[in-house]
Amino acid sequence: MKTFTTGEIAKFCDVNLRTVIRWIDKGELEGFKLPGRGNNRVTEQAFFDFMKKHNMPIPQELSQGAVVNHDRILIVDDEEQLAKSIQRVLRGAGYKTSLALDGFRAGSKLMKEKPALMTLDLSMPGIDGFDVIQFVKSSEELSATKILVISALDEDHLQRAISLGADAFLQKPFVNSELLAEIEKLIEAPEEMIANG
Amino acid sequence: MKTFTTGEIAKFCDVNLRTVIRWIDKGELEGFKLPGRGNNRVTEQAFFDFMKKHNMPIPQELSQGAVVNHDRILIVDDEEQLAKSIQRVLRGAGYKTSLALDGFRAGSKLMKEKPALMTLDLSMPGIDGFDVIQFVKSSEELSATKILVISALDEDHLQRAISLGADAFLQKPFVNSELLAEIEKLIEAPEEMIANG
DNA sequence: TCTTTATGTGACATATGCGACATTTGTGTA
DNA sequence: TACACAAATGTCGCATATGTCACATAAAGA
Repeated sequence: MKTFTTGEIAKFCDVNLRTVIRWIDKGELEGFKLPGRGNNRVTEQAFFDFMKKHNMPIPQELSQGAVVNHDRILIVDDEEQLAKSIQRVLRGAGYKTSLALDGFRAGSKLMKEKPALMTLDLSMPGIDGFDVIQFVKSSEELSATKILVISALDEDHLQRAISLGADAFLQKPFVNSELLAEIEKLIEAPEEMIANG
Repeated sequence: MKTFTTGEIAKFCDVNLRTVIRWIDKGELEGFKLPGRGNNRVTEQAFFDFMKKHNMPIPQELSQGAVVNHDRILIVDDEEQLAKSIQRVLRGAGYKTSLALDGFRAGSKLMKEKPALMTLDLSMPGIDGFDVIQFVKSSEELSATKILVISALDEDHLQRAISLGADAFLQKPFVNSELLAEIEKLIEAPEEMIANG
């Protein structure tokens, strides 16, 4: 069961650590003490109850772990023409999209935009696609991001990508309908598309 | 999550604290109460909404949201040994540090940790250092990040880095005291170091 | 094991909430 | 302009919640 330290709660509530300890001591916030010097722990449930009781806003990072923008897709590919082509298709389907033509931008946009899905070219200069997969899937805040590998490499490589955590792959060359089909298998379609049937 | 006390809002709005409390009590300004005696907190978002609704001028120190962790430094270099060496020096000086050995991690850590300063090797495989400088300096949320270029390239290249927005450079090879001196020129030293003189 | 970070605690400083009342501001009227 | 009146805001004092600091030590990393 997930528990919080006084320091964590202090950050979430934007309050001094000392204050959190006082809340616990006075019984306003339910917690328990570790044997050592009596360090406090608060269960997730107790913390939620506490926040609810005081109408405090619940921080995103707590609501359900890795939060993701459900209709945003990041396209990671160093071939600009191909990337833009993918972007046109996805935008046409109602998704919000961003491009990253190099590893640096891929990393920063991924962390900034928290897309629901990223398309990933395995063979980009200076960036190891397999490494990216492992990084994303082992990162707490990014692990919910779906990864669609797009590559001209042979199926052995693609299977390896899957075994490392990629959610699906598409072998080049591919047609647009395949791309959309794979993506819709991984994430729900944007709202406007649902509305239109 | 950043929140404001009644006192802070009172200062921003140039109004008495008592008045802010009344606004909250009447529901004009959305806030929540801490357990103790019911001290009020207002989220940044709620405060912005309030100010917008009443056409109030937004204080500068709030409007430019380029917030930075003032004692955190990101070391971007693909030579692991050199990077770790830099890390030892900076940790010894009291800074919190992170390493990024490739462009992807550099981008993601930069966006995640918002360091006050990054050291940047211009010559990394698959990542154009000059491009990184331009990206960071033109990015709204990263523009406050200081960039210290560390490179073995000649001074012409380093001057070009400066002209693109880098804040300082250090030509390899360098000694630790130079490194620290440059960094302390760019950001204020960690608190513990200030305390020690 | 060793080092670094986080936590608990007491003593003290500061900020906040609140009641009661004074003052200002806005509005309408003559 | 002058005046009355209501509503909003400011001021003051007190009790107390919250913040700050220094230090010892547990907990976490390496």
